[in-house]
Amino acid sequence: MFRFEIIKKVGLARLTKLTTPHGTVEGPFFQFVATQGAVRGQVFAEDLEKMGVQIVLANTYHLHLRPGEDVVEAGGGLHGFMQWSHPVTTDSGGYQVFSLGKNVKLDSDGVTFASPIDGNKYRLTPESAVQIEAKLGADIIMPLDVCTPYGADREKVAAAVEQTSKWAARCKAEWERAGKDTQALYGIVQGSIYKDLREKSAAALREIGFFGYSIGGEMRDVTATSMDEGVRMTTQFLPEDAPRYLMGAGMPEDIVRAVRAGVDQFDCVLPIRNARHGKIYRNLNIKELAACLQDPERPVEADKLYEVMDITKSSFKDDQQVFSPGNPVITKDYSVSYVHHLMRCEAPSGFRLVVLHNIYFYVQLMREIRAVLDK
RNA sequence: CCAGGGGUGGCAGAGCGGCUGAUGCGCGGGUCUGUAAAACCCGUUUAGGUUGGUUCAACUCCAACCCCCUGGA
Repeated sequence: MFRFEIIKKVGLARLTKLTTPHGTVEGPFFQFVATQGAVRGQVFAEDLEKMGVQIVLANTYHLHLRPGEDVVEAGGGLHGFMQWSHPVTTDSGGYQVFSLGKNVKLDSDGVTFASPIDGNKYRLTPESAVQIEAKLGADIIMPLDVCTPYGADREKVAAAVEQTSKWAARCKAEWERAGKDTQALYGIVQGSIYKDLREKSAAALREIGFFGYSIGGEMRDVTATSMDEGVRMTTQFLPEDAPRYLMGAGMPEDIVRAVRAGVDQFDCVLPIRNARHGKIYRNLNIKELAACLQDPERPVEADKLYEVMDITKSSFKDDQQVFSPGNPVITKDYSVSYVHHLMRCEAPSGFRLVVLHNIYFYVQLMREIRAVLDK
């Protein structure tokens, strides 16, 4: 039910096509984050569909806490629950082990969380994570892993790699037991900035065998040297014919750098969070984008590639003024007013429109990247 | 015109006879990368209707005036 094809290669970059039970995804692609089954900011599945979003990412840990995988399953799995007929990925909760920090206890068998919602204890093991993910019913599922914080010393990273490898094997075994050919399981490479540990981690995962491979770790680890280099540190040890997923990478310049280093798949909360926090992306420079993709040596400079505009809450006092088609602030390029028109929505409320704007910017960014690679 | 209530930063709104007069909003700046985030951090420069009086000391007490709100004629 799954197939991964490389349509074309441009240097290390790949134009790809991923077939899933819920349709195909053209890569390189970006997964918008819908942690609890919805993109924050009053964005509906219908909005995503209209804008050409191909795939979204939900979170096992969060859905397990609320509303619970049984509820989601009863609602027809994530696809039914979200009213979304296209592909979905679920992250395992591995990242929460890292980001929830002090509320988490890690042992060799799994992790125990104190829920930030009510303080109740929840336990996640490699097996239970996969079981929950089976019920959630996403197309692509991630194994439970151990993500290290930025600057972690070698010893800690080595331990995380070790743990991640063991858990990966257990996830794979559980996935086989479930016998679900409607879900593709990935492996997650850890190792931070230590090349030999990345190699070791990748080798262990290849040994187990996964449909796709992710580059995990805190983003600042990956960018510690440079994005291109940081990504290649891992991709060089990954199989050619499997999807490569850089987890959590999201600045447009990061995406461009990673694509030309051979990454096919991304996700990030940034476009959506930044929209809610008043940062809008616009004026994508397609010529610069093409130049960067065609010349891997060319430095990718954010301010040459696109523009970031700040929007304060006061801008929303008079939506008419900010979002009127005549306002030069938003009519250039992939404008809010364009999205407004696209969505045919009446009075925009709060940050919804800004979120839609940024989503659309990313949709266009990925489309342009594919278009350049296809040329 | 009569009776009662009130005038505090850009706005809303506490408290107090002396110490940096809260707090919220707004505004400005910053942070954000597999979402504990429509969040968080920093800043916002001579803010007490007016004029007098009491007092060592008044935004706080008193008087007059100006203005606003409510009720009445």
